[in-house]
Amino acid sequence: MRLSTKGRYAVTAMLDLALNGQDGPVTLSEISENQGISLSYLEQLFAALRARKLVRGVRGPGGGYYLGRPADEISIADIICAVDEWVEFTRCRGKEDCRGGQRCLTHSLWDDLSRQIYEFLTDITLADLVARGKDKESDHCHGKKESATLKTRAA
Amino acid sequence: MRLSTKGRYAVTAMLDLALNGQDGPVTLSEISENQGISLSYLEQLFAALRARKLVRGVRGPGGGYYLGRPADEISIADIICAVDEWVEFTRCRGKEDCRGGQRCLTHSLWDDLSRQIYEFLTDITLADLVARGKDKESDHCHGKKESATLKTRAA
DNA sequence: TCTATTCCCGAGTAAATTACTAAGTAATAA
DNA sequence: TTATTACTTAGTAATTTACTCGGGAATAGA
Repeated sequence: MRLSTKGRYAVTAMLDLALNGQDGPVTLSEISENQGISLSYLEQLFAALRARKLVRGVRGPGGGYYLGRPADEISIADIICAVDEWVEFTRCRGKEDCRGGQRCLTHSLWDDLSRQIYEFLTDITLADLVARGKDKESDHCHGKKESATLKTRAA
Repeated sequence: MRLSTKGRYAVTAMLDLALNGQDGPVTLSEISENQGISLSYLEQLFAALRARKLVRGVRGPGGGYYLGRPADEISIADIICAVDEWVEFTRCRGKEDCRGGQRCLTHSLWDDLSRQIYEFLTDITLADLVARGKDKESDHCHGKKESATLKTRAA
């Protein structure tokens, strides 16, 4: 797993899309202005998102982007993996250099942990975040930032 | 939150330390050889880890590194934050540019998510991973990689 | 058909980060 | 005293980040 500022931009942009894409497509210019991300960089990010079918573009005037599928079917992990390119951490699975040494054990522990993080982020969808946003719409960013925790883990 | 390959190196190295540091300190040379990380890079990483008191160095022959505190008091988040430098994602909390626009709402949603990830990684300690390693010590990396999931979340 | 708007595409790039080499100094066990 | 280890600083090639620039392709509306 990999979680960089690039992934942050992508998640933020997708969140913007989920929030504003209810009636008609959202243009990259709008997202650029809303989120303070350069247009060209957004184009790069959306090229990757489009390749994974996470968004769908509509050309021409009045065009823009839609989510590629319902917000409750797009996980944070989907978004991050689309732009950040899931790096294969260790390639020593069952290789010969694991005998004796701690190396392979450590690596496989890392793999386990990495998978855990991935699964954690798979359980959180854009719809979850949007729902959470609905709650705090009233306090306009100034209220106490306290409420219930995100209900993200499948019980 | 930020999770890069640098953080991966740090976690891997700390894991190595937790596994091998039972009897006497572990040298960076050993970790370097075990994990395939260059010595100088380890020195950089351990400088950061030492600054956060996550490790304690002992100089001279027979020296090396100890964990700075018990393995069950060192979380993955501790390690990653030490080397990766928790970046303050958005600095628009309660600023004026949040009125009207979606911007601040999106940012605060990202903040919530980021905090969730952080808390998730705070719940996983080195001791958890070591315990997991004990389980699979017998199959030497060749057995089926299946068993119980990490017990990471406080019930 | 023309034009404005939008997505789409690729090349180039400054700045930062990554992962490393090199070349030391400081403490300490033998 | 010497070998071993931690510690420190400087430099650097490769990569990534986030961006600019300059186009092209589709399409709604005039």
